[in-house]
Amino acid sequence: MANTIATSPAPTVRKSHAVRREEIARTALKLAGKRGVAKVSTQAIADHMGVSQATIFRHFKTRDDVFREAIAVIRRVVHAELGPIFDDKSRPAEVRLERLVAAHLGLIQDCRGIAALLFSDGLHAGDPVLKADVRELMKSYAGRVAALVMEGIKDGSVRADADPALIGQGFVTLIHGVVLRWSLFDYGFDLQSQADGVWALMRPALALNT
Amino acid sequence: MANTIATSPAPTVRKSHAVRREEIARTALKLAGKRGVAKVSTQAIADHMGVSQATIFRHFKTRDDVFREAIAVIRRVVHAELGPIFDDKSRPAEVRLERLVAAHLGLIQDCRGIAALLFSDGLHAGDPVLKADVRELMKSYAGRVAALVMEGIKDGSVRADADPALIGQGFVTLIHGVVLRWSLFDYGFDLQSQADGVWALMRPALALNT
DNA sequence: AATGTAAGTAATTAAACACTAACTTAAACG
DNA sequence: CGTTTAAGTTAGTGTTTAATTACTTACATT
Repeated sequence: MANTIATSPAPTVRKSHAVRREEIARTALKLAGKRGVAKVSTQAIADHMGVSQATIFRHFKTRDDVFREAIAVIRRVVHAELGPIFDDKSRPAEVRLERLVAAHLGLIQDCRGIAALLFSDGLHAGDPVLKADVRELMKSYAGRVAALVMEGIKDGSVRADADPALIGQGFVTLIHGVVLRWSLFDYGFDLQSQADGVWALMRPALALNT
Repeated sequence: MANTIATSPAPTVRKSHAVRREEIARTALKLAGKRGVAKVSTQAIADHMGVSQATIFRHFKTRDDVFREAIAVIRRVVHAELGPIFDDKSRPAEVRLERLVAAHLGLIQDCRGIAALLFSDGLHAGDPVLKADVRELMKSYAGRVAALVMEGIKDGSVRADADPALIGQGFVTLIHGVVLRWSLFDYGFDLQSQADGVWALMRPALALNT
């Protein structure tokens, strides 16, 4: 949370390029979660940070650039939060998969900007670089899930005839579908609690019995 | 500039209100599939129809109204195309469900505007009426799938402990997730052919054995 | 303490856009 | 054939917005 409480009258505290960039990207993401990407003007970002609109362009070449940085921020957060679950060798793969569903949904629930970005014209019909970045993120994520399924086959917690690539993709697909419904229903239900339903659909495709 | 390539001396054929409304909505949907909802200006719609921009406002009160009509068009198309599959009593419910996946994906593949609308700021953060309309459509659709699952339990093609409501919702969720990937990958793969993958994930949740 | 670098600002611009008013004319109907 | 209705047009208005320019000033380095 970047300085919601205004910092004194207006002491004109100067911050470094790197710090401001991240601050701007995070503010843009936060606002996107409230009003949608399209309504996040450079003026609105500036207002919420207590700086002038021109300052945004001191740190980013274009408005699109701001959202590219936002994707980079998301990538870092996803890696930091979900990475440990992927790599927790102390649990069987199937258990890690189940935990991953809940953790992933929880993460998106705490950052509505992710959902807003995912369902925006700016992503789907705007800057192609942004789109390629998101594709890359999705592919690498699905790949990690597939690797986890493969581990599960080896450790015996997942049936041997499961298709890792298909399940990796299905995992991401299902979660994005749930997030779409969550956004369409105005964030009106607890997203993380949908993990049970998602798992009820995933498990039969993995389970040895029952 | 309307009419860059002047079409004759401009015959000025007049059409009825109802016809024009549908024509405008369909043009908006088509353009949305190419450039995204946000970039579909009333001017762009007019240009593609060979009429003046003001004509749009003769038939619709606001721009948002155009997209509301577009949703109505989609609803009608979905009902006409998918309805017969729902109601085909000659086949067991499980078979109808499988066919539904392919038909649903095929329909969206033929109208990219549906995908564009589904992943637009205009829907998620814009006109609340539009959002409510889409919610209603989704809910009614998931309900019909749930009813079909119930039929399946009765006719013995679906396991008795399946949760109809959950599967109805999961069905829609999974399809929307696949469509999101399709849009993110620039419509770069055959959408309908993804039906197999979706069904591979759905079937274990329904199947009696295997 | 002087100085160069870069963070910050105010003011402006040019384009795009939804929407309106006032006028014109095609065509349906008696 | 004449009248009415409504589809269509031209020419705007006001607003919003990304981006630029020319200027100012905080602050790290020496």
